[in-house]
Amino acid sequence: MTITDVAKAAGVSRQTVSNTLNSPEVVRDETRKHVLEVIERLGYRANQAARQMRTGRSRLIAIGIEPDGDGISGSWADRFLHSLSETAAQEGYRILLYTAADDRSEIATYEDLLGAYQPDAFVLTGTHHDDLRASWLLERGLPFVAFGRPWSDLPDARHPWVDVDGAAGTEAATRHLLATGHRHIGFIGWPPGSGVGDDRREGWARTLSSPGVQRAVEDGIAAGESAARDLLGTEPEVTALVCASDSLALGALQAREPDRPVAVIGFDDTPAARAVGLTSVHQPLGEAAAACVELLARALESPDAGPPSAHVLLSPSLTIRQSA
Amino acid sequence: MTITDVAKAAGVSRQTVSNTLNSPEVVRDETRKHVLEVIERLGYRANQAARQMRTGRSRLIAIGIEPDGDGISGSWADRFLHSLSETAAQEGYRILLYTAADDRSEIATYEDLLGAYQPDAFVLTGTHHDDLRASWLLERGLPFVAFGRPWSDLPDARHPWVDVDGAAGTEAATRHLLATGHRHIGFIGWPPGSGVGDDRREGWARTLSSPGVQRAVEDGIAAGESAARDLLGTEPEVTALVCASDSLALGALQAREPDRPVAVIGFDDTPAARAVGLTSVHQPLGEAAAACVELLARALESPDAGPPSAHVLLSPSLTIRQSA
DNA sequence: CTGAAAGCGCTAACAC
DNA sequence: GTGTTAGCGCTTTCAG
Repeated sequence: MTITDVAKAAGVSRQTVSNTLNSPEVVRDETRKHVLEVIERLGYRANQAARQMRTGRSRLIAIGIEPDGDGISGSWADRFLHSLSETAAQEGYRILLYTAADDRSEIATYEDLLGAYQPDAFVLTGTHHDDLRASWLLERGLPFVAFGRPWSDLPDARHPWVDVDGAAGTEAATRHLLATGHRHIGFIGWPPGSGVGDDRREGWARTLSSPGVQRAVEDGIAAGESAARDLLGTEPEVTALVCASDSLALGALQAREPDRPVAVIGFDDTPAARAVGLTSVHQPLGEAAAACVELLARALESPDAGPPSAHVLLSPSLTIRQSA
Repeated sequence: MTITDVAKAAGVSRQTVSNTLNSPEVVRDETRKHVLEVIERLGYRANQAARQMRTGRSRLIAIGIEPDGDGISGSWADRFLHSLSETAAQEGYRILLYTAADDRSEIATYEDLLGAYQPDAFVLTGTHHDDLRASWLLERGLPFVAFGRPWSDLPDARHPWVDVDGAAGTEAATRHLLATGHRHIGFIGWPPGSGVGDDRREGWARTLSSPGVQRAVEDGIAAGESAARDLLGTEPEVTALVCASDSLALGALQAREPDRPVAVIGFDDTPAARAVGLTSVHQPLGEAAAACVELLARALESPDAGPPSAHVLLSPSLTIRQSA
């Protein structure tokens, strides 16, 4: 079914139908209403390919999906994608998926995609220092939003982003522990240098009145366990641990001695945390995805606004369970 | 950049470029090679919208993404999507995402999508008895593949599907327990009626020489815990439990008494299982997704083959950890 | 094997 | 306000 069929059925010209859809204000109220009724009755949908050829806009938003690492900390994509897709649909966009192993291959995919499907915008996840993808897109003036702050102070890094305030999360965790009577609260995090990890450490550190003890290891349950065992062994006063991830926290849980209760708080509120009763910092992934779409939609509606660089920093919440 | 630019740069007509891409056999070897070089050098990509208008094919595969339930058993979408997207790209297809709360709204989304983006095929997940989606697509002759068997004996249900053999998984779990000396192996599953759940129960039941004891509850950690507590309390001989999901198994783990070791095996090999050392049946999601794409790609290349109904039943494996 | 013409469905300019 | 025209980039006839 084409726009011509609708025009015939409604007894108007093709343009009137097109106008009803694209410039409603230019059509008489009565006519518009009638046309919309016919469209509804016939179940007509404008052919996106034809529309795209004319307008150059695909109403497609592309997002990359990475293979998750240990599968524990990495399982946020599900919820994020669901919300992204839902919000996008409400705004009249659809989500196009692609995979990429690293920045370089992701950029190659951009070229592919832009040549073939011409997505209107990209959503970047897993931003990091010296992100090649962001600068590539920036250079070409392509609309995108990053889920994750640009962890760099380059003037380049001025683009819209949405992120969850990791420091606020560990601060909330630390405050909760202080409120429940803990006085010596340790931290298990990642080696310095990763924006996300440093941010989470900062929230813990700034909440304590005097410097606390900490360990830094690569992410993982086993690493978390040995780090916690080491820390608890060296520091007998420590009664609570804040961790940079649920993986680390799960390891810390296993490092506890039977006769020495230690409160543990993780980060990400993964299914695994729920499964074992681990208190954890919960990220509002649905809101984050919705914010990404909002930012993009706004930028795409008004391309004249120049390089948009709105930022959204969302606050995580603390999901309290048995572990703390 | 258009096909005309390539033609100019290569010193041939537009048609020769088009033929090189779409009917390579009709172009002289030498010419084709030259054209391909120019295409490569210029980084030309055929505009998909224009191509689609001519051919009616979008090279888009649509898949629905559901909000996962408790987030433990439901977190398979990640891995599946990644592999789906990757395999599809290799075959020249891209993945279009949509969300739907139930069958009816999913069908409404089909109509939307078909009118606007015209995906070439759909991937259905979470198949169930009396699946409205499958019959709707079948009626209209639209290509699709289901991840999950059609749990019905209707003659209608003849469409391609890919699935993991759940019964083989619980059978492997039960065999493993028998091999490690267990003689009284119970089962915690879901109420009869769900295809997936019945299938998993069947694998356990058929492996035992004499009928074993079982409980059936809705999915969830709490439900699994009370079901396991009840079963173990009533049946003092039971030393091992096979569960229909990791959620149930996690509950079962918590139901154990300190002085009575009970082996527990879950299903899905979720991150949570890894986190707590739960032995679990692992589904080959990557292979499953790849098989879905293969089936669709084959059906789409040869539309004359009538209603294709190839089936792929993959065998799960057992990931053995401390719990059994 | 290569070149010319038509048209997929739509929307942005124009005339009416 | 409404109807007519052109053309987005491509592939598929059909002549050469």
